[in-house]
Amino acid sequence: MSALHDHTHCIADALTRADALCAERGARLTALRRRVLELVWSSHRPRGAYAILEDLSQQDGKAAAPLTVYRALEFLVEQGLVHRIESLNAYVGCAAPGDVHSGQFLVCEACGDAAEIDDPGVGAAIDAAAAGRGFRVQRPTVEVRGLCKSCQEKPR
Amino acid sequence: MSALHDHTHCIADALTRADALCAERGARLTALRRRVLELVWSSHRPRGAYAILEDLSQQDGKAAAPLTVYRALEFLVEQGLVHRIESLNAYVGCAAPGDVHSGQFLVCEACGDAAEIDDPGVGAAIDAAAAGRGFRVQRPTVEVRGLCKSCQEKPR
DNA sequence: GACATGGGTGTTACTTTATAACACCCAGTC
DNA sequence: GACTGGGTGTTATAAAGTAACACCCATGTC
Repeated sequence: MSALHDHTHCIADALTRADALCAERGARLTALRRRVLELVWSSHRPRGAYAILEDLSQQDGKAAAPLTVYRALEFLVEQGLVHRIESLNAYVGCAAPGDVHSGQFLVCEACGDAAEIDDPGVGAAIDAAAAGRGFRVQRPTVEVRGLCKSCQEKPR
Repeated sequence: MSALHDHTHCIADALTRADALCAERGARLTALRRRVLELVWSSHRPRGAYAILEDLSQQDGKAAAPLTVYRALEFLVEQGLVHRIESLNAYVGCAAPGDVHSGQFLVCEACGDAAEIDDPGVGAAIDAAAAGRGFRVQRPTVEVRGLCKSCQEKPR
């Protein structure tokens, strides 16, 4: 994800889509959950639960407990609004909530951005590899570490 | 991994290959590191660092500190003798040390076994997807949750 | 309007996973 | 024998995640 983009638009867009999706499903996107979603979306970098907790405490003035954040994150993950990046113990906003997710990420070691992709080739290759071994896929996780385009181009 | 196989052979084989590889590379597979490797290989299920720590304490009688185990694991991972399963915060013996690793795992939700695969199709698909986005791959992580063949066949 | 219900939140305490800082030991080398 | 560097031990601490239980509040029902 380029550093040069109107990120306020990303946030607003994510919240709007979340509102619509939850309304459609009858899921309760409460004030707290919405706020946590907003904080997750504060960048395209995966954020840890405790970082979000700190934001909540500092920006909103209320000292929340870890569980508060974890419960909100659990809801958001269930609704497909947020993904958990296993290799970072962190959470990032979903780029395409509502669509089918396979959860593939390109995580840049330099800038920390996690770009979500949904590459049909990767999904198909995993399905084929699993099928060949009689394995029934439930939840594939693909997290590729490396360097994003803009970080490669930057002089270090 | 079928529950029915001669696992003592797996362990012995893993240790033999580790000895050979480390000798070849001039890496020091000390008694402690070798013991930790053996404990990682005690099954095909990924084991947490603290589980290994407990084994060390209970089976060997010496109360080791967490760092002792983490340092040994770090070495073993660097040498490619052990893989870390990110989504489980756990470690599992590498099925093919010495060969190129892409780190792909089929993790069974029922029995907990993590079968390492090195599917060229999956690797190629990831490379292609990354290349198409200008992303330079350093370390791909693929961890597929699901049900292994033998657990599907078992009546639950 | 009173009441029951259930999901969401708050609070406290705790567990699990991982690392930092520093001292010591031992093998190999000059 | 002294030097050197990697490996290990020790203590303390940080980071990530969960359990148990009480309370609150919106909703539906009578």
